[in-house]
Amino acid sequence: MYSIQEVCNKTGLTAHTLRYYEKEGLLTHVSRSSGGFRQYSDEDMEWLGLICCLKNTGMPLQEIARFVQLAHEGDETLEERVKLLKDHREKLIARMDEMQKYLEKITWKVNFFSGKLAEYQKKK
Amino acid sequence: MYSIQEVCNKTGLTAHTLRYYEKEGLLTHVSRSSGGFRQYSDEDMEWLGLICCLKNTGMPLQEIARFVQLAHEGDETLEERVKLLKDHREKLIARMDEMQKYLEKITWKVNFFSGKLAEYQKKK
DNA sequence: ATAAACCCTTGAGTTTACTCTAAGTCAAGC
DNA sequence: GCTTGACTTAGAGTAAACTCAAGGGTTTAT
Repeated sequence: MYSIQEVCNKTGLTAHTLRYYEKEGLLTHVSRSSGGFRQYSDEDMEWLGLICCLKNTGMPLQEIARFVQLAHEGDETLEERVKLLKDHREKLIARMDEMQKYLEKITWKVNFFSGKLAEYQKKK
Repeated sequence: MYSIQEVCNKTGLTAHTLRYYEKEGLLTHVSRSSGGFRQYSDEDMEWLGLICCLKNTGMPLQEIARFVQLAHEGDETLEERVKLLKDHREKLIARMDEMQKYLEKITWKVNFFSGKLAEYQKKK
């Protein structure tokens, strides 16, 4: 079991953000100590890993919350969950392709301006 | 010369967004018709292409505005502009690597849940 | 010349994802 | 037992990037 601060150190999220995610239904049913402090289990950490993965690949928190909710509803939601993940995967691949194109453009620009800079410095 | 609506069609941005970008200093000195309507030149379109490229690869609008401003100041800002673009390029490459890792995780999850789904449907 | 469609500005409102504040509770060391 | 530091809640505040509304001027097609 990990305290909220330990989870912050492991994930890079702040305690505020962790509580916010809980409130938004991203990470549900985190257990509590006798005094009311959050205690994160290894399973919670697994979930957090997936949550960060989805979030950092551009899925809105609402959609992540939806996925989490479906997972709680059991096997009859498997189809919807698979669809949700597949759709996200397709969008991610499209976005990565787009990024690749943009990267090429930026690389071209960097080279172009580097050349201009070299020229400018020679003149001076 | 293109009207604002033509630019919307070409770029996918809304007229609201184009005016907003102008106000924020992303696209400056757009010329006007006698009646005060915006007229976008081919050079403006070039700039818009770069702006979208930088924006869609995660550069904040403020930083793009900074780049545009530097470009207006002439050759003595070439060094800073090159640095700005190079830094952005490095960050983009790092982000793309991260995306690749996340994509693998998501692919794994898709396969895992697809397997579970097939199993569940067979049982039923 | 007039209707319909398009464009203008200013300023307010919205969405997303946090981020912080206040006022209080709990835990660990001396 | 007391202090210090970590944790709690509810609710307010913030930043970025739009997005819209109101009220009015311009263009174009008939």
